[in-house]
Amino acid sequence: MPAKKTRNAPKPSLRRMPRYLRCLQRMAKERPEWVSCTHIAEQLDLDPTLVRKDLAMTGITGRPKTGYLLAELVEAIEHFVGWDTPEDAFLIGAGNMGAALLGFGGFQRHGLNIVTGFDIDPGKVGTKIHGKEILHIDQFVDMARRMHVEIGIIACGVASAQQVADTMVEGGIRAIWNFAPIKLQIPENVIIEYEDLSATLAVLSRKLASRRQLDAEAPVCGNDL
Amino acid sequence: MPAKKTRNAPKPSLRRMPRYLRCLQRMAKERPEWVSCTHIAEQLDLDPTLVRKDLAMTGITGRPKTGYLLAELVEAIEHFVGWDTPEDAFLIGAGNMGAALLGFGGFQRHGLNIVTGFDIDPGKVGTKIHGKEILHIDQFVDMARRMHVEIGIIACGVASAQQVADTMVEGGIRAIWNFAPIKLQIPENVIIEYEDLSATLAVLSRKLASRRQLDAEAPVCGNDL
DNA sequence: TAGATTGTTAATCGATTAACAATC
DNA sequence: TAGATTGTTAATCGATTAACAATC
Repeated sequence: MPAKKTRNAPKPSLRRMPRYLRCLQRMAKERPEWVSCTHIAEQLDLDPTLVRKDLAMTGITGRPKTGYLLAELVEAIEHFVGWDTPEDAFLIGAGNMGAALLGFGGFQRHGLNIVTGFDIDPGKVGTKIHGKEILHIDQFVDMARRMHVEIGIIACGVASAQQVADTMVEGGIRAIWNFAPIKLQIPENVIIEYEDLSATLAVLSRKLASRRQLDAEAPVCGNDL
Repeated sequence: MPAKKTRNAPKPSLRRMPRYLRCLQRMAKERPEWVSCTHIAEQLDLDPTLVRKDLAMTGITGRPKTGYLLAELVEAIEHFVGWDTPEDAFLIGAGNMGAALLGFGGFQRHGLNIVTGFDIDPGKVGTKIHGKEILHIDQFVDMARRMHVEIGIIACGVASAQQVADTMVEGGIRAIWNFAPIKLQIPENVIIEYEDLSATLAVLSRKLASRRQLDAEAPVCGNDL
């Protein structure tokens, strides 16, 4: 079979995939056989054409008038984002965020299985957090190599993040999910994605600030509930 | 003084502001008086013109050849995103993520002070998490109104998120930071920003999947370190 | 058949990058 | 002065939206 040319999908499209998936899984409870992207778009408040294009990237084809076969669509999206084959991951940094990630069961449904946490704090090493063992960072490289773990999650502080990243690269990690708010230097064959909570907070607080400014300028004229 | 027309900055620009701030604060340790956006751009791997435009939004003006006064720049950005005046926030849902957010001290530096957590679980209500009291949700509306808290953080599960959002709106919350991966119905005068971890995960795992596909097609020819 | 929906091509929109004059 | 840098205008790029033919 000829290899599909489904490479480098736009990032915004990729980021919407989980939303489609959740929407479809909720719909699935009512057991409809077919779904239209018009319907999906309504639920998620998106443009139908946008949804259609996104779905097309997964390689699925629909049927005019009826839409897409729901089960098939779910499968197509899951395969597209690589969530159909469960994947092991190691996490470094068992602080607040690290513990939350270790305990969050939902990643299982996203093909991600955080197997073990690593830390340097003697108070944490050897304990279990949410049922997951916490090992010393010194064991990381060896274990990652032996178990062929390819996904690493950085949940430590800014100060040690670069060093942790280096350790991950040394251990053969190929994709890093970085929660430390700092730009990391890594070889170009390693994939990295940043999760920056403060970015969202900046958007939120700026919006609130300018909303207030507007309110102050234009005096209130009616319906505060 | 005439009101600045600094309204509705593009979201990508807003999301970069915290990065500028962190970069500048790190630079500040070496105590340079002036910084150029060329230098900032280098550090963050961005286009200098992009940085210049972003900074211009904050209302600051630089000086050719020298750049910007570092202290002034930090202040301008902090003011722009509304992080110069500390703001109280309430959090609902003291599970894994909620606890992590309650414990994360870093928000203080971002003008956010999560005062109290709320939950419905009798096992949590009345306890403290990271020094923050956990109250019953029934107290939310009353307390939010009395304390004039305007920022709410949703850290509960998908199942109760809409109800929690309704409670927040009733309590007079004006800006919601939502960690539950579901589209919420709220009045248009309430600001909402979504934090969707699975979106980033989708990007990461898709990239990894297609990287692997490439590797499989093109046989390895050299330097695996 | 009529109508809803897909798939695709064209137009629009917004953000990033390039070009360049002004300036310290 | 020469050179680095700002501020601004124009060009490019990428993503979203609109238009429309094909189809079940």
